[in-house]
This record gives sequence, structure tokens and C-alpha cells, in this order.
Amino acid sequence: MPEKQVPSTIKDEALVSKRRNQMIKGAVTLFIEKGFHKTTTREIAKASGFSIGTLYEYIRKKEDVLFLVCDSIYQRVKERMEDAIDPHQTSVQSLTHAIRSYFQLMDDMQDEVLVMYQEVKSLSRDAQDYVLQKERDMVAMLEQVIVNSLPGEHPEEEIKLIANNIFVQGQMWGFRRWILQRTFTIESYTDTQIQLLLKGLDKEETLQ
Amino acid sequence: MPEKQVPSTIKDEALVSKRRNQMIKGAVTLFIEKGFHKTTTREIAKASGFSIGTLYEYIRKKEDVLFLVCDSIYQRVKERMEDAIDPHQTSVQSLTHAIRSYFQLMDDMQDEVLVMYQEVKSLSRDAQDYVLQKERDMVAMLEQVIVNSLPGEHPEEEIKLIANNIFVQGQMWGFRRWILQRTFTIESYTDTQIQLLLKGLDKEETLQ
Amino acid sequence: MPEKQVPSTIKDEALVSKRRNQMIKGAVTLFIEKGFHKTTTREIAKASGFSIGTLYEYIRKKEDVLFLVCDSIYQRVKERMEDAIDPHQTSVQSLTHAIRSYFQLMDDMQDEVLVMYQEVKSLSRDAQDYVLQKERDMVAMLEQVIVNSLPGEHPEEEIKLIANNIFVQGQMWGFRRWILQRTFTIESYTDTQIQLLLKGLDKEETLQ
Amino acid sequence: MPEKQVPSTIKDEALVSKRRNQMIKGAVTLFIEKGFHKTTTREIAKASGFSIGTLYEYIRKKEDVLFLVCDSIYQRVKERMEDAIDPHQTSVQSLTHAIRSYFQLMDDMQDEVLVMYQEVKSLSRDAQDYVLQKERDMVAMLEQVIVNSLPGEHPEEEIKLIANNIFVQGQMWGFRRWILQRTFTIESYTDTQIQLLLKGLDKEETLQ
DNA sequence: TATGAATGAGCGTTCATTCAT
DNA sequence: AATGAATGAACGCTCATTCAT
Repeated sequence: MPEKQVPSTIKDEALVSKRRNQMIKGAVTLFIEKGFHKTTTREIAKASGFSIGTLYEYIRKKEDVLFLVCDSIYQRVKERMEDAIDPHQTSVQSLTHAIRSYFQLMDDMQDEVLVMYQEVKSLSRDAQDYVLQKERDMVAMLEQVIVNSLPGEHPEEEIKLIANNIFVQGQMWGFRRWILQRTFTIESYTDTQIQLLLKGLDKEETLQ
Repeated sequence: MPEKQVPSTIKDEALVSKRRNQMIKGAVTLFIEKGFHKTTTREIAKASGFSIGTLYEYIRKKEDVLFLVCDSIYQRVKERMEDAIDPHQTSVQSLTHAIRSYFQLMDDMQDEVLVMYQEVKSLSRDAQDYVLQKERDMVAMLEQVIVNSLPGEHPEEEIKLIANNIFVQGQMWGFRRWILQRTFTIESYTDTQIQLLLKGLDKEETLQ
Repeated sequence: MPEKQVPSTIKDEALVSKRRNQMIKGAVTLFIEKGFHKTTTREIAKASGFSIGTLYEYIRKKEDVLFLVCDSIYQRVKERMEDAIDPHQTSVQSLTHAIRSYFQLMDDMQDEVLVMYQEVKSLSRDAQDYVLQKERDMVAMLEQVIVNSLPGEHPEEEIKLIANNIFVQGQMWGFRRWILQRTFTIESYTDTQIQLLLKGLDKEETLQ
Repeated sequence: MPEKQVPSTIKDEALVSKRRNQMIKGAVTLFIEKGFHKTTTREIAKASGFSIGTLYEYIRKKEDVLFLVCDSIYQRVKERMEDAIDPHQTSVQSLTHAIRSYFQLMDDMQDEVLVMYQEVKSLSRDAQDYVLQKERDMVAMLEQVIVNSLPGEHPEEEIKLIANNIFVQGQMWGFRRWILQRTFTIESYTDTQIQLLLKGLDKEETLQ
């Protein structure tokens, strides 16, 4: 898919994939450290293990690197979410399990998520739409789990809002870390959020 | 206070205030449009209505403009929050009123808040701390209202988390606008969030 | 004389004199510290005790300040040389006395002389000529003393060269201070130079 | 050695050398004409035959150009002095030969030496020390020749002073050219200085 | 396919100078 | 006579991008 969006002059697709993975790995660290704008293409090339000339054989513009990075982050998030969620399960446990998995994931990928939050606006309109769609897909996955897990009638809007709340609360753990991680561990944070949510849904649950 | 942090070569303090307001007004629009990094100092000067030379009589570095913008946003938010919150009131209504006011405010200042979210990381460490503190102050205000308004015992952690949730949900209205504002108006968004919150707190309330 | 070369918009000549003395005093310190080019007009104004606007009432261009400074340095040097030299005396002592006075003067005004050496080239052609003339006058004074003091025939060229050597050796004490002042004090430096000179002139003298 | 002090982003060392020579050649002319401060980096680039971007591939800061120029001047001076001086010769002729060579050199490199005199102070402390050391080395070479050439006892201080005098008299030919070159040719200047020196040292010598 | 030297538009910033008050 | 806010040309420097090898 990213190959569709970011053309390369190199024909060998396996090589393109390999080089781009090097690039993403190198770039993500730099973007976390100093942000997209303050990272130079030379630094990216160096961190990727090849020359500036080679870098430009695999991308057209610096922005492409950012796109590749964002895309790869969402890819990884999506894969792990799909592993964690079983769409056929209908118990409340399946919801709490999904939340736990997602929050844990957000804890693991704090830095990456923070980068995405701060840098997507540097993408072109098209690329932003592409990334936004991935986000929508993820929220839709959460909506699905909620619908499956909650007995009783719930207006669609409420479902949507809960999904969005969960989604943002996961991210918030990372980008408000300076405030939250003084008071909570990822476990206590997860527990308390689930508790608040389920109280609101008139559910009892034995935590854990 | 910002005068303490951002020195100017101009002596007339009233003039400094006036020019800086011009600057903030001009810069915010540009930052919203194209981000801090892609906005040039010349553009800021032009949008502010004076020359590049004059701009630099009122700041030392480009970053100072960003700081002034962030500071002014928080200033305005804080002022409006203080107007909206009565610390002596103890009813649930005072909480819902605070939330309504805050969400309305976030609706009014969507663009500004978005800018802050995406650009604070471009500030120096010191300036970031300064801004972070303002944020902490605001969350503390929300905590206070929650403590005052909720009968019954609530662990401190729970209070903290609810305050953070409300704070982020307000901002989320702005920075997830492309998703949320398809489904909600600011009113329906506010109502649904309050409903979810109060359900969780085992309170009944006639909305509005 | 400098009033001829550096016009002022102010009529009151006494005031012009006073202000310019303030200026020279302030500027010389700055030039010694950081050089002419790295000193700003604002700094000069501040060090002079008045505003940038006032500064420009007494000069036309920044370069004028440098001229005034150079002129004042030469003025002071010339005055002290004239005090030290008696054109009617004809003994060898009168030569050694002149050298001693001049070297002492160069020791006192090391910094000023260094500044002049490094910055005259920043003056306009005209101003450089004016300063150069002052230098020629000084060398001529030394020539006069030499002619008066030395018995026997000496070709004019030799006199000229000796005068130039003395002149430069005086300055060298200041601008080669890092090397010379490790080995010599101003007194030992003076003694040794005089000794070398007089040996060459087949003269005996009881040093001081 | 200068490669140690002035890093370049270009890897090909031969190319670095070539480009830097272009740079030095271009810059020296400009510095002579208008001084270091009034010469712009774009002018240097143009005079060197490449673009401003390329210039900065071979230096880090404008000051580096000045350092390279100073370094190259001293390098050339040193090389020619080493050719001219035979440390095993012990006759007076070896001293006069050294002086003649050195003065001739100073005549050839008048402009360069003038530039150095006026601009070293614009170098950083470190670079100034480096250049000063080269100067000390040169003076030491002269001291050596003097010690070797002069029979009889001479206090160390006297040797040092003579070496310094010769050193500065060489430079003086260039930086006081407007005065000296009216009266002398380089040959007559050299002869007269040698004559004065040897008289002082109670030596007879057939000039030439 | 890989390299890295070359380019130059464009940036942030400074500061001599002016002029209305 | 004195002030200082305003100006903008010009500076040093960076870095994304290209292209000959």
C-alpha cells in the first residue's frame, strides 16, 4: 500500500521494502528525539545506514519519510489490535480485554504515538486523509467490540463517543505522560479507567 | 508575566503590550494555517502589520512568538474558566455548568488549542515547563469543582482521572473535529459526555 | 580640526565638544574590548551616556566615531611627545630621553594604539590620509631629535630609517605584548633597545 | 594540520585541499581589498569559483576562511624561511642571507602580511593562539641564526630583542609601505637595516 | 544500484540609520 | 536639543534536492 503512495526509482520491490524499513527505523528515533522539522535528510540517511543519494532513490521528498513512518506506526498498532480483539466474543470481558490490550500497546508505543500526534499536520492533505482513515478504522474496531459486548440498547452516538473516549484515553496516557505518570502506573491507569467506564454502563465486573 | 520571560528592547510597556497583541493575533492565524515551522518571521511581521525589524524589537527569537501565543491562549482559557466556576457552589449543577462552559470554550478556541497541541514541543524546555504548569493549574481547577460537587467518598486518584478525562475530552472536540463533528454538535457532544460521566457517578440529573 | 571633518547638526560648539568627549571615552573602551565592527552604535550611545538619536546628532556615520577616536589618540600622543621633546637640546641624552618618554607613552596607551593599528583600515580614504599625516608628523619629530642629537655625518636615509625603527619599536611593545612582555619589563625593553641603538651609533652612554 | 582545525563535510581529502586553495586565493584578494568584515561569504564563494552552498561544505563558519588564509600565509613564509636558512652555517653571512631572504619574502607577501596584521584579532581565541605559535616559531628560527652567527657573548635577552626587531622590521616594510616605499627600495631598505644592525654588533661586513 | 559533491532559494537575525515627537 | 520606535537591506548559514559518476 505505501508503495502505491510513495514511488521509488528502484525496481526490485524486495529491496525497496528492506531499505524503507531501515529508513523507518532510523527516522522514528530521530523524529522522537528532535521532531520532523529539525531532523535533516542527511541525518535520516545516516541513521538508515546509507547515503543521501540512496535515500532519494527510495523517496521523492522528505515528507515521504514522515508518511512512511506514520503508516508503519498505524500498521503496527492495527496488527496488534487485530490480534487482541476477537470479533465473535460478546462478553464484557472481551471489551475490558480489548481496552487492556490497547492501553498496553499505547504504553509500549508512547513515543511513536506522540510523534504522530505532533507531526501529521506536516503531511500533505492526501497523506493526512490516508492516515485519518486508518484512525477511523481503529475507532470502528473499538465500536464493534463495544456493540458486541454491551447488552441492552445503546444509541449509536453513545457507542461512537465511548469508542472515541477510549481511543483518546489510550493516547492521552502517552502525550500527557508528564502529568499522568506521576500518579498512575499503566496498570492502575487502566483499572481506574475501566472502572469509571463500567460504572457508567451499569455493569459490574471483577477487575482482572 | 510574559514580559518577564520575553524581553523587549522597547521601553514603553503599553506599546509593548499593544504590539504583542498585534503579533499574537497575526501569528495565530498563520500557525493554524501552516504550522510554526513553515511560518516565516517575515510573514509574522507582515500579518502583525509591521516590518521585520520592528518584530525583532519586541522579541528575541522566533520561538518567543510561539511562547507568546501559547501564553495568551492559556491566559484566555484561564480567565474564562475562572468566570465560569464558582468555588463555593457544591451542587452537581456546578460541575455540569463548569463542563459546559469549558467545552463551549474549547469549541470557540478550537484552532488555538490545536496549534498549542501541535507546537508546544517546539518551545524550549523552560517555556514548555511554564506552559505545562498552566495546564496543571487548569486541571487542578477542574479537580476542585469535582471534589466540591460530588457527594460521597471518592479516591483521590479517581478525581484526578476524571479531571484529566474532562480536560482532554474538551480538547478532543477540537483536535478530532474531522471525526467528531460529523456526528455531534458541540451541544450534543457536551450532553452525551455529561450523561456518560454522571451515569458513572450514580447521579441523576435533568440535563440542562 | 575634527569639527571640520565630522559635521554635527548641533550649533553650540562647546556642547559638541563635550558630547564628543563622552563618545570617545565610551567608544574607545568598546573598541578595545571587541573591535570596531563588533561594536554597535547602540552600545556606543549607551556607553556615552545618551540615546542613539542623540548620538546621530553629533556624527553622520558610525565611521565618524572611529575617526574621532583615532584623532583623539594621536592628539594625546602628540601632546605628550611635544612635552617630552626639547628641539633646542642637542645632546645624546635628549635622544634617549625622547625614546624613554615615547616608549613609556606606548606602554600607557597600549590598548589605544592596538585599536588604531587594527581599525584604521576601516576609515575612508580621506580619513586614513589625515591619520597617516599625523603619523608622519610624529616620525618627523623623531627625525628632528635624532639629527640634533647625533654628531657626525649621517645620510638622511639612515636618519629616516632609525626614526621609523624607533617609532615601530614603540608600537611593537604594545602589539607584540604577548611575546615581548614575557621577557621584558617596559624598563628593560627600553634599556636594551637604547643600548642596541647606541652601540650602532658608536656612542657610549651611561644608561640612565 | 588545518584539516584538524577546520572540519569539512567532504570526504575526498584531495578535493578538500583543492577547493580550499581556491578559497584562500579568492579570499585573500577580497580581504586585502575590503577587509574581513566587509567581505561577504557570497563574495568569497564567487571569488573562489563556487556557490555559497559549496563554500559551506568546506568550512563551518566564515571565520574559518580567515583562519585558513592566515594558516596558509604562515605556511608559505615558514617554508621559504626554511629553504633560506642553513642551521649549520655559522658565519655572519648566514645571518645577512637570512635577513635578505626574509625581507624579500615580506616584500613579495606584503598584502597577505598586512591582512594578517589587521585581521587576526577576528579569529577565535584558539585560532589566535595557533597563529601566535607559528609566529613564535619563526622568531625562534631567527634567534637560532643569530646565536649561530654571532661570535662573542650576547645575553639571551639581547638575542631575543634583535630577533624581534628583525621580524617586525620585515613586516614593517609592508604595513608602513606608504611611508617607507617613498624613500627606499626593498634593496636599499634591506642594506640600510643590515648596516645599522651590524654596526651595533661591532662587525664589519662587505655589504652584498 | 549507490554515491556524495554541488546547488541556491530561503531562512532567522542584526543593526546602521531616520524621523516624528 | 533629545529621544527611541521604526525600518529594511543585507548578512551568515542551512538543507532539501539533483545529477554526474
